[in-house]
Amino acid sequence: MLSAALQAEGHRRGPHSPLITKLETVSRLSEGDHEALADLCADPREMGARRNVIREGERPDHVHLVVEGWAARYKLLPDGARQITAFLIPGDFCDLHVTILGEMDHSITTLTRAKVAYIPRSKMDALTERPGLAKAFWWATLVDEAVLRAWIVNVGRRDAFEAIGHLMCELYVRMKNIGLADGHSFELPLTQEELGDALGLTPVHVNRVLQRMRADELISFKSGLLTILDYRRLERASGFNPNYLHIAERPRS
Amino acid sequence: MLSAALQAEGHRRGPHSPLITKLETVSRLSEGDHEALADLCADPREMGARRNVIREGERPDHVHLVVEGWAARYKLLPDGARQITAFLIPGDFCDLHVTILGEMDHSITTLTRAKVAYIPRSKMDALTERPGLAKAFWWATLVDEAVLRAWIVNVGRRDAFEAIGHLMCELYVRMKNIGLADGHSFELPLTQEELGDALGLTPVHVNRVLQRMRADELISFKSGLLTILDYRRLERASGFNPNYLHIAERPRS
DNA sequence: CCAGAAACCTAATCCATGTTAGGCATTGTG
DNA sequence: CACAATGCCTAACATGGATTAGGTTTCTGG
Repeated sequence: MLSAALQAEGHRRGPHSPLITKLETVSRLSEGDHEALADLCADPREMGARRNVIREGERPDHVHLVVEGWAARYKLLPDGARQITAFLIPGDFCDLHVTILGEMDHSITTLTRAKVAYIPRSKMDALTERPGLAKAFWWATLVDEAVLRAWIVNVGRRDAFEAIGHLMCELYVRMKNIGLADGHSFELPLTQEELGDALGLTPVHVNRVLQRMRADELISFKSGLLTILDYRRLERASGFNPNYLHIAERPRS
Repeated sequence: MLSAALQAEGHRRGPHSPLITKLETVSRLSEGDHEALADLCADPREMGARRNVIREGERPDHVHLVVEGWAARYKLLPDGARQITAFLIPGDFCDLHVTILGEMDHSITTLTRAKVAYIPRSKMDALTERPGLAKAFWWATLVDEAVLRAWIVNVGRRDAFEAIGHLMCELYVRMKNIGLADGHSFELPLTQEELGDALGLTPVHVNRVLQRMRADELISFKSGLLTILDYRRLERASGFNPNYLHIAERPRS
């Protein structure tokens, strides 16, 4: 039997990196665009788990791109509480165009061991000269924004069960889209505390809800591997509608 | 004594429309840029309060811009609950570059009587040809994103008192920035229900918190006019840091 | 200027989630 | 191989905010 990683490889839409696969959901890119993007991911920096990629208040002169592994955006409150505002998976830019804003207003940390590309501003500017990529970057930014809005709904108006289910559905669709889901399983390297920090819950309560989801036979979640046992039911139970991810093709279930 | 509106006029940074005033916080714009922007706001559509500007699922071929009055982005849940994800004040685009995404994944409604400009896509494309405006639009989009992140923190990790205080501070700074605050007063035409829908609270609880804020002599809030009686204290009590709005000059207090 | 609607305010009760305080299992490491 | 660290799990109890159900005040349109 093939390893999970190799199986996932076999399910990819194309032979490309997550970044290219993702950006091609907008519109077909040219050969030159492909080369330019592949070049970006060429020499990433390897980082350990839970390392700062960049911190609030810094003024980076380069852009970060997650090539492999998971990272998270977060803000710290005066009392030390943490709110995660985004999970970054391969192909996600950490801070596209921060240079326009100047100073980071939040921090980014790796969650797992990861490969992160450091892209100088000049290179980004060159990429943006290409109309296909300029449009693709706009698309990626607008989708990030849409994800933030869905996140607000999750935290503001859904109860813990729905919110966790909704987040799982979203991450499943995103992972599937870049070829990193195998059937209804994918690597979800999040602790219960990290899930809580994302959804404004305590780890204790996250645990309660996960137990219930297991008892309901909705999911199996063990040592970083999530399997959604009944995707339709989870989708319904959490009010998930993937339209905000703006991926044309919905994943089959 | 001058009317509130006229006084506010006197406090403006420049003689310009909110949109121009706002975009000039990034970088100085050219004469031509000014004219192009002024042209945008020239012939807005007048709308009543609580009218849909655009609804989830629609595929607009033009962009909307709030010229006067307030609007809000929101999503409805299956059970009818509403989550507001943004307040739009004069100078805010409702859906910059939706045309890239195709379909709206949320709805927008006016909150007050309002003037909304309808800008055809072709006109937007022409504007984006101007490097100064292209950069300004990127800036506006990135700030919108930063506001969404702050909103998540508000809903996820702050209690009701802090969250309401934080929102008031943010709206104050934004209104001040476009010349629509008079001292520490500004028009905040939101019902307690709308505040609740923004922060994931019930109107009952919003009311309790407002009463407490009044008792603490932090604010006065009556018939749509909010006065922050002690800005520093409100800022501290709610953990507000305006850095995420990326406005160079902090408002004096 | 009147009537109905909308918004505001309040009180009593309830519950989803937080808090505290552990014990247990797994994993990485010298 | 052991032991420290981390993450997982559970239980008892506490609470912020929801729910329900009004009454009151303030708009608004005719």
